Amino acid sequence: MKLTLEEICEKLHQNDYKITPQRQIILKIFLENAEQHLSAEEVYAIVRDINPDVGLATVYRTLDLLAELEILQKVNFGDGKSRYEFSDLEVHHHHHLICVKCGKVTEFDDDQLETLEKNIAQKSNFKIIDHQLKFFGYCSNCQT
Amino acid sequence: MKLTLEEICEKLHQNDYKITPQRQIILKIFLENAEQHLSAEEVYAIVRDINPDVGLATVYRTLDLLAELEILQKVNFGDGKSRYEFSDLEVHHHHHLICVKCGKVTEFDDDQLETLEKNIAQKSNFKIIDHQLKFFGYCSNCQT
DNA sequence: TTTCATGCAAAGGTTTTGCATACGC
DNA sequence: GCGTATGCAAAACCTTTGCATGAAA
Repeated sequence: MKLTLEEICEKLHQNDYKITPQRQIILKIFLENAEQHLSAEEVYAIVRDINPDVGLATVYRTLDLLAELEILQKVNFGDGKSRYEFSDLEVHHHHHLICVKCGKVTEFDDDQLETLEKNIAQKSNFKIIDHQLKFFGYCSNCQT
Repeated sequence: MKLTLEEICEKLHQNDYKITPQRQIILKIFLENAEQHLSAEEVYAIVRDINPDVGLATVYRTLDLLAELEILQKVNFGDGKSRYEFSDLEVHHHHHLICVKCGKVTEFDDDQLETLEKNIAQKSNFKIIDHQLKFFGYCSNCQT
């Protein structure tokens, strides 16, 4: 299920954060690019097309805030910058295929990790709250 | 199975890289700290205890080289710096439990991902060469 | 009106690079 | 001796922070 802009604003409200135009712009960007993994700089570029007065620091602060509230999820694909994606709570079991040649990132869903997760929690006395699974390899275009 | 210093030097040799004292020092550090996930800065600190004349850039270049040759593996735990660990080829199925409170990283082994990996390769036409699995949660000390 | 958010510029931290020198082979 | 590796310092990045101003509630 996808959260709407209204529901997210509600969540901000509940946590005593203000609904500023800047925050709304950034939220809309993620709502409209749900399948992407945007970096701060990329978000900044899109933001500036909408309102050139927004500062980069605000983008960083907003991304931090949204990740804190678990609206976005911070991910790292090893390209030196953090990336953010919509944290679709129901599709928690969504992972990444990263092409080591062209860098393309595609996604796949799977819930097979459930049992593994329970196993580990039991064996190691670790209380697991999240997981990340990444596969590295060659995408269909780069296999030649 | 663990690679020995000799076997690694052999691999360097095969790829026309020179065996320098700096490279040997760094290799020894990883051989003697196989269970750790050292950052460049941490490696640098240990290197300087052995030979204070080694430069930080050399550490970075050597880590890059060793990762390129798949002797080390570059990993990222979200603390802003890259970390490196010995890439134990036979224990490819070794993953990380990261405590979100104290930051402690522990490891576990598992090969259940095999079948999942095959599944994905088939479904998505992706040729998988590696994977990374991370679990985030609370370690036994931080569960109170 | 009060408090939090923003913009700007500066600083911080990690990693990379240019270049002259030194060293492995 | 040839060509790569190194050390140093500077630069290149990405990200965070201080502070005065501006705007949300």
